[in-house]
Amino acid sequence: MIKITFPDGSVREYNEGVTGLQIAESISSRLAQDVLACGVNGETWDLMRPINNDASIVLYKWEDEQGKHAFWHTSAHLLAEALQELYPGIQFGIGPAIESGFYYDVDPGETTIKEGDLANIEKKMAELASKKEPLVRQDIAKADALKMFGERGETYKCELIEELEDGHITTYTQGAFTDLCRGPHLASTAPIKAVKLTAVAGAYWRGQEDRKQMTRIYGISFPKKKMLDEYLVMMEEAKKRDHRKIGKEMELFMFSETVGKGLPMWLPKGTALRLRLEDFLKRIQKRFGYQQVMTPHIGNKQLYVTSGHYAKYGKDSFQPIHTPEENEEYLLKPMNCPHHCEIYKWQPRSYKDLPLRLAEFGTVYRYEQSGELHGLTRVRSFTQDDAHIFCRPDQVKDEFLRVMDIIFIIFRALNFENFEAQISLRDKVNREKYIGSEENWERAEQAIIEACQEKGLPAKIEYGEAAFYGPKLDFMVKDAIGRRWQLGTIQVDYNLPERFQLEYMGSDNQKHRPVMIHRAPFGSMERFVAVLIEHTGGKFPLWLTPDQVVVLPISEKFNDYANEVKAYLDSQDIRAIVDDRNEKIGRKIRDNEMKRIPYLLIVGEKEAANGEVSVRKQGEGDQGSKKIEEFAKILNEEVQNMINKY
RNA sequence: GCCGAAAUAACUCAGUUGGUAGAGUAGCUCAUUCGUAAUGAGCAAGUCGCGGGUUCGAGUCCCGCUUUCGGCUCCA
Repeated sequence: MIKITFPDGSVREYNEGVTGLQIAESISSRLAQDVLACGVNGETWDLMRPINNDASIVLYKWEDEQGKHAFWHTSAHLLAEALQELYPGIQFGIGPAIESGFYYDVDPGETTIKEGDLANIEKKMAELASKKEPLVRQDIAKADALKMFGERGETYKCELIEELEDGHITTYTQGAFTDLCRGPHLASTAPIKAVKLTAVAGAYWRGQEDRKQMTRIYGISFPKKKMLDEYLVMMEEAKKRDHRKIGKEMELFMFSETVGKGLPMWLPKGTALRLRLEDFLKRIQKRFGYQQVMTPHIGNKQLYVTSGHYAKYGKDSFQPIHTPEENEEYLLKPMNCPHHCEIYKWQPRSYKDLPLRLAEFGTVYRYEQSGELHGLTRVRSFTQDDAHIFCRPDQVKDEFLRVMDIIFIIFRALNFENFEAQISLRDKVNREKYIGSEENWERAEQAIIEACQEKGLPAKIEYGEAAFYGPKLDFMVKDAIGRRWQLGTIQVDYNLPERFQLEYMGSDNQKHRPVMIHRAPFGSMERFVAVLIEHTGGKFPLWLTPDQVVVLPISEKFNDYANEVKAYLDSQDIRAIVDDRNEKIGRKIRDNEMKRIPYLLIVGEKEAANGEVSVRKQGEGDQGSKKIEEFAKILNEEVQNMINKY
């Protein structure tokens, strides 16, 4: 008998060789049906793998990440099995589960697999899944594995096997398909009830550009048909919220082939929205002791040689601009920090001057590979809501707390209720590559961890993710339909102060080196607006939205009164437009609801006579009539409450 | 940059085996003057992304380029 410990601490005895599935059965038949994989002493195992020693066990269901992982991993094998039948001679690369679904990299040889073929492959997968084939795990000696896959001509698999340690190699077989795999997997393909292959794309073998490009087939699968349907609805919803589509519809920004790819241009409504965001942040930053600065869009090449960026990124950047006579070289600025360092050096600094907080909405230019460009989220010119804080090492924690306050204010004002953070620290072992003293690193890393604790911010610590020049804290928000986006960042830097020889005079009358903190709560204006569009579906908060109110005259007879209403709202700093088209009121309501305008004011004979407006709120219908002054007052109070939430 | 797909009116999209470009929406004109999610009629609108080629004839077939999309890779 062996002792099995459950997550709640209870212990039960089982026969040696008991499987996860049998343990689940011993608890309830319902559980046995739902369980997908199990955790044995912290390692995820197949349900059918015998447990021979005392162990702690966790049973994973669909709701658990490990359960989904096994489910999708097995789905990848099912995909491979289908492909093997449909495309004899096809070669397999790797086929893992990913965050949302799975893929398999294959080399179909002479034939190509196109998007149009996916439906057929899905059908084959469903057919194979209905056979409820068990997945059989088998240990295999390295030599045998090489022989077996070699005979099948699986060159990719053989390459993988070569790198594995003998004695730790396993295969999984379902039906006629055997794959090199570490597992874990479902007990059988039976639970896979719904499969959708979502995309086919090229991917380099092992992610290396000089290796062969394989065909990657992406898919997702579910234990219930209904869950797939819900997933597809969600994808539709995501499509509707696509910032590129809404940006066009709402006339926020545009691209021009003639201006150049990846170079967004802000249209009047988008610019107004962005400026409101910038003003909002400027006001908060002023309160937190920041000073705005402005710097040029180019800088002498020497500036970036000093900063070290030229050596590291020079070749992969926009190339230098040459002056015609002196033949000097200038670079479009890829970041604002070197300019700000020069501002710091403009005069001698005392410890009493610190922290010095220099803020700039600085537009930067980075050469992104053309295939990487995407709407406003990946562009070649963008504006960072940048600031650099120059402070003493003992001020790092306090400055982190203050930046976090700013970020929380922004998230609250823009209705990002779910967010989390990631702390990136040094690698635990390998520490040569980091610049800066052990003492300073230790201090800064502790400062970040403590700052998160003090703010009650859930933060995941990642070792080895820090840049060579300092640890950082990144913020991730969850949008209205559950997608995660990386936004603001706070980053400690020991490198630039060193390279630029920044100094301050301490109270001890000695020169010291300040610590530099980079921070951008929005990240970039472009990316932030994109995320905000996808989060709100274009229904921006009232204080931010381009048009707050549209006045709808019942007929052309009331256009004059509608314009009077607009003029009054203008005088109250409310952004209003008039829809004076010769259309019926129902039509005007429909069109303006679809334009996502928060308030529709309907005016006809009754309103004109009484100085009133009939208020209709976007998505909520008729709200009754009010005096125009009263409406303006209520709306402005609503706006004030939104931006003064903190 | 690489693999794959796409580009037709301002927008969304049809366009058969190659035979003189079509719809809906938006726009303009006219009629209607209307009370809470689409009034009707008419008009105008396209170098079919750009450049070559094949052909009697190319939106359609071939080649090159540009941009966009889905991935890969990278991200100070």
